[in-house]
Amino acid sequence: MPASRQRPTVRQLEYVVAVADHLSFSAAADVCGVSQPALSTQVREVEQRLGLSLFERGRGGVSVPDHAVAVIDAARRAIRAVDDVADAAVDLQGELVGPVRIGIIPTMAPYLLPTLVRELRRRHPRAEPALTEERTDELVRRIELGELDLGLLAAPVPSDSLASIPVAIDEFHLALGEDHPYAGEGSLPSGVLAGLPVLLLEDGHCLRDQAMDVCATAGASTDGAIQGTSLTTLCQMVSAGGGVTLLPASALEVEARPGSGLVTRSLRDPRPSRTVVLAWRDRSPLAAMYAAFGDAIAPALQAACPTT
Amino acid sequence: MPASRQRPTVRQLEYVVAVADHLSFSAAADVCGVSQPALSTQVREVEQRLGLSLFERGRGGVSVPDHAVAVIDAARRAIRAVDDVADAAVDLQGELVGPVRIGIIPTMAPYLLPTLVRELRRRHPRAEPALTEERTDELVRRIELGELDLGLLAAPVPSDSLASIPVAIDEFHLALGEDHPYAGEGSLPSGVLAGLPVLLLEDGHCLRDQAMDVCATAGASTDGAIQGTSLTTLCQMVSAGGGVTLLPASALEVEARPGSGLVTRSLRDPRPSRTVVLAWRDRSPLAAMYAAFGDAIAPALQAACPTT
DNA sequence: GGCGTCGATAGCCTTGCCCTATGCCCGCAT
DNA sequence: ATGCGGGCATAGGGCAAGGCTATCGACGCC
Repeated sequence: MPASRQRPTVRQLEYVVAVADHLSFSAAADVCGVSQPALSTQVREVEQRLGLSLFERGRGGVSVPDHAVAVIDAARRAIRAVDDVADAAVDLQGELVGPVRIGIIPTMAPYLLPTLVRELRRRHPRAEPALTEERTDELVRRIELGELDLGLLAAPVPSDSLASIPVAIDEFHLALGEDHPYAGEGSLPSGVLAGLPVLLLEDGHCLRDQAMDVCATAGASTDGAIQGTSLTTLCQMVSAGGGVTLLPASALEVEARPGSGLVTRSLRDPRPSRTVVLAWRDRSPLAAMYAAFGDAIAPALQAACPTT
Repeated sequence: MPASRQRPTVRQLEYVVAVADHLSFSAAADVCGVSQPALSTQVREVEQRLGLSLFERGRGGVSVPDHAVAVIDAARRAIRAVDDVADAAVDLQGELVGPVRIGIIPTMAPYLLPTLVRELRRRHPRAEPALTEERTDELVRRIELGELDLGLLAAPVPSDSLASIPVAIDEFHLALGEDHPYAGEGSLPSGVLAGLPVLLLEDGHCLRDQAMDVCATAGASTDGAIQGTSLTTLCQMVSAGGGVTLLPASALEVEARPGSGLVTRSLRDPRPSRTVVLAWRDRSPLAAMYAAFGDAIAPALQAACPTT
């Protein structure tokens, strides 16, 4: 009885990848939207068809044996290849259709997302945006894996399998409590940072690193700087008199509106900024369409990042 | 009601590719081993899910509109990617398991196939060889597409997406009717070809081109040479006194055995030959295993190509 | 030592897929 | 012109793959 090879189902491959990602059958089943027994059965089925065991079930949960990683990677590629078929189909509609999964870094999401979604709806009415907030590293990883279609983040993009185009320059302003000595009008030289207690985001945010760069350039030390978990939190700490912070221009309207207790002043010499980019998997069948979309929305996004 | 994107089935993709290949629903259904209505339904289903029509049904049969070729190519890639999962699994078994689809060019098949299959069975007892006889171009195309796993053919391999290793040197001998003036023992200088009516295979066989090269080098003309459809036919024509031909050493035992009415003499100055290579898709997960296999069987295949 | 968690197994059922039969439209030939 | 045949679409019934609930066995933890 020859064990003629059988092709695994795409769904089965998804199950396998989900288990590998979560190292748990129950969690994987949950993510896949099926019951745990259904997933267990299918995974077992795949293992049988492939003639080897993909997971070690045992004490301390599930683990992936070394020899299985190649198979699981192949499964990821296969799933993406199948999805690419649908993308190739969408491509020649001339517009984006169906789910468009967009990831945005947390320091842009609240401020640029409305513009982004408005532009998407306007230019691609049949697209169905699905939004996620992730930090740069996770965002890039998920785009590479094909779990996300587009990313809005700050240059540089730490990946060589992603394509991207700049869509806006987002200048950093200095945010001060309204009773701070520097509160006032007009711009300040960046050098003033050297003498100020700058509040930073917690580690992992790219804005934190950019702010630290700005401080270093200005000759300011960031040792022992207090950390916040979001720009909103930072702003509240600033308005409570806890120091100053750097705020991207895109956030000004939301975070430093009149009555917020915050005053912002632009900086000069140098004038610090971050570059907002739209990114996608460069091998995606929709790469050209994403590029055109990025190109088209750049003015709107730049308008959301007021320049002085 | 948002038309949330749905993933096509691998089987559905196969149907689509089959229709594109045969430009006929009935023929495609036949190849896929299902009824025509079943295939029609599934193809329609795919078109619906992708939101576009992949084929023009109409007068004069089925045609593929320009815009659909990208999608169909993506489908081919997807199918191959899924198959690669199974191959990746086989790879780490340490041996070939399940179907191994091998293509051999017609001028090697009858003579080298037995050795090849014997070696495959010996080294990979759980492999299930499936053999096809194709000329070089078609062979290469089908390996590239993933329709074949291995190819046995003559160097050079006209593709840069295929890997290959030489497994034997197969010398060309001169085959003569046993009453031919040159019939005898020992070797002849290649130059004698210049004065002989050399029978060639019909166009499309690589051996024909190689033989013509040999003749050209020897200063012989091949204009108006008579053509045969197989080496066996050529040999029968030769033994009937219709001329001479070039015969690879691997074919000697079968075609020029005593009683065949054929005499063969080796050639020198130069000593013409073809290089037998084993080839595979270089991106295949099993590439390393194929290379090892080729390496391992080279001695046995060389033994099947007796050298003088 | 009982309990909670996690994966495997059992039994039932839904549904996706395939088959046969048939209809429709075309080109072609009588 | 009309009947015939090839080719794809449609209809309806059947089977089996795959899903769900319920339950069990193993293990770790309080």
